[in-house]
Amino acid sequence: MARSTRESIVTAAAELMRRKGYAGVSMKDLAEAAGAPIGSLYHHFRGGKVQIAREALANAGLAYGLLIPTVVDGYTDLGAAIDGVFTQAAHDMADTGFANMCPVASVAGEVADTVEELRSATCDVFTAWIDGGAAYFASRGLDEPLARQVTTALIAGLEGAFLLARAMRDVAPLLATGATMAPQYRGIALAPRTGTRVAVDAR
Amino acid sequence: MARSTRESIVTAAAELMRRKGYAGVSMKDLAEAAGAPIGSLYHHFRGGKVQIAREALANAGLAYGLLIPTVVDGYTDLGAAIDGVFTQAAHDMADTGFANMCPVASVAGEVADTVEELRSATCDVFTAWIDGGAAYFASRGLDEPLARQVTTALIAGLEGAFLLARAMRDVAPLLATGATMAPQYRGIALAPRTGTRVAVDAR
DNA sequence: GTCTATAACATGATAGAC
DNA sequence: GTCTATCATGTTATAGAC
Repeated sequence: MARSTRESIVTAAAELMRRKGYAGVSMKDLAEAAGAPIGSLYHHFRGGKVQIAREALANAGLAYGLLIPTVVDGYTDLGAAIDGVFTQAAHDMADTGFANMCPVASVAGEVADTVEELRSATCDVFTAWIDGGAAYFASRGLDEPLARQVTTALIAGLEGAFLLARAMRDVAPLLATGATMAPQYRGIALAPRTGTRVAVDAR
Repeated sequence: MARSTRESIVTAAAELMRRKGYAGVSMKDLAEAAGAPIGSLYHHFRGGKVQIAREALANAGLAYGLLIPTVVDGYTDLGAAIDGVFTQAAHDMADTGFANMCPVASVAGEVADTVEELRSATCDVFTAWIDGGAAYFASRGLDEPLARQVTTALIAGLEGAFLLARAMRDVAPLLATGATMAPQYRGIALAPRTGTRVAVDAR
């Protein structure tokens, strides 16, 4: 999967930071997980640990940004789609032993007040998710303000519910959040999907 | 405020972990912030850093558990109350320079897969918040399943929106989440408050 | 209960041979 | 581009004087 050394470092960083946060991952951890010596890490990333984290976040942001549109593609009603997003998330999380969470959320809370360069990286990812989701819902016929509001709330609700679900090892928070957000939007139709989705790059 | 040394250690831990997470705070940081030498930390907490974090989380959990009921006390309609919770949170966050967040969320994502003793501490706090909030809403006339669902979703939505708001330095996620959750519950009356609220201890 | 000194090891980062 | 050795500092935790 990971061809170049550079790639495997970024991949390893995303995977480790997803589980242990930013401060909890050491350069030695990264080197071991990437199968490369420490020197290689600094050769490819002269900015050191912060730069590796930056690229891992941007990279993971791209992958996870397509998650909501991909699930919503299967629905023609907004309320059902919202329900579907949370139900799907609950299944994924239970299947993966409550570990399925992207590194962005794990790191965002930790660095928001401490490492400005990484706060802005998480900000860019969230912004790209919201812009991309809003554009997607608009392409399905919602007007822009609603599309943006629903996308923002969906992401916030998902991240918060993931946090509770992981801590409690229980999918109830995901189901409760979906059940609270979805019903209001039952009956709002989603137009057939048109065109090709474009990932919004966070970098 | 903090009388005993023990107390000031726990207080300092909560404040530091709120901003820097668990791994990002060192024993030296704690000693300096508490105004006590390292030796005192181990005298009062033989379990070391983990035990300090455990007590700080449980302690902060107690304080923040009353937040939702306190705000909701001012409302007689469930939809308006939910809106009020998020609007209030948005004001608080803007007033504090986007730093107002409890340590529980900051730490929860970091330790869920790494420090079982702290995962269970965050689990206990979330459980206490949900139990306490459900009991509160039930005392205001909602039937138990709805009370529990709304409380769970409210906490998940708040934590997720806080995360985005801090990273983006923008209250929009709080307002969008409130606007998405509240309307469905407009018209559901909250009965007058009866009796005294009891904090549910997380320990 | 307070505080200093220190053990034993991990940390991010660098230099430089290959 | 790969890898080893190493620096200076920081890490959790302990021992033991006061």
